[in-house]
Amino acid sequence: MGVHTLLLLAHSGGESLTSSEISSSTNTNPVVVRRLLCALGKAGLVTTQKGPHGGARLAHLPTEITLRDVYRAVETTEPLNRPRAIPNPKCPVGARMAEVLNRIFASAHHALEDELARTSLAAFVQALDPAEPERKRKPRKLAA
Amino acid sequence: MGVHTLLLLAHSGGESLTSSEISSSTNTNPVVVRRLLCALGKAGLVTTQKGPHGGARLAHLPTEITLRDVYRAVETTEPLNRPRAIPNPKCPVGARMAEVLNRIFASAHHALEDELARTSLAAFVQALDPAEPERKRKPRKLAA
DNA sequence: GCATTCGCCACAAACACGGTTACATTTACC
DNA sequence: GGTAAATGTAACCGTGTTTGTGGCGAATGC
Repeated sequence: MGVHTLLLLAHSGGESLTSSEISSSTNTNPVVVRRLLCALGKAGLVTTQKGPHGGARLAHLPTEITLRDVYRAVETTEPLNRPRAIPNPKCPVGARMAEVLNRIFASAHHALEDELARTSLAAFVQALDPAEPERKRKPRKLAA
Repeated sequence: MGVHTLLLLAHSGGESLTSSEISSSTNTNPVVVRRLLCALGKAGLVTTQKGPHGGARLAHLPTEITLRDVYRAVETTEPLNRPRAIPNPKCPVGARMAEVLNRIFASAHHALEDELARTSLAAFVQALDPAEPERKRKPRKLAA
């Protein structure tokens, strides 16, 4: 949903969109969108403006925002689940497992993020609209 | 926890372990371990035996089981969360986003799995016990 | 036959997440 | 300055997932 939101902003060509407009496209609730925009704003990806004619817009060019940035901004939990219970310290495996697991999980997480970093918002928008690749940054009316 | 369980089995050098023994090391409930062993068994990673002196043991050598196998066996949800609500079909972004997102998420997921595949159970056990690397397949008494 | 162990079921508790309502705050416009 | 529009945030609920727990049947070795 965070990706969808930022794609809408990238697709709007610099026009700002309100949470209601976004929520009608993502088929969800304006408050949910605002929560999301708040997280994206804290990560420095969007700027928001209160009041009439307010809304959100991208803080950077679509070429400068990657899916890794979106992932880091919105994801709260890790992709690999660690054991919640701490193992029995008398177990020779469990006692030292956490440290090794941390290193391996960090590598895997890094690989995931690197792959996400290969796609920018601009490239994503272009992939959405292959028929008109050069119009990807032009202002455009949104349905709803 | 799946990793911990298989590490215990790999560390036991072919001896079979009961769900109670494993649960006392992972500090959880025997039923939870049995649920886990059932999933690992369906994935062909372990074999289980009922009755006295039963339990679970590895179905392959520790060198032949990677963390990717464990991940695929135990993980039920995808690492990247897709939007649960289907977007408004009138939205030009949302209408085509799912397909592109699928491709990107599949690549990222693949990168994660490839990284996990680089570590086998045998390598993990060796990393746990750097002082005696050649004893990693010998039978060994477990605490608990 | 009996003790042991897995496999499976049902249920409760904890937790996360999205949806919803409500309200305070800011801001443009008249 | 007042009003409408829009964000920011808190509170609450329903849903779904996961773990913990007990119980019971089935298989199995002694």
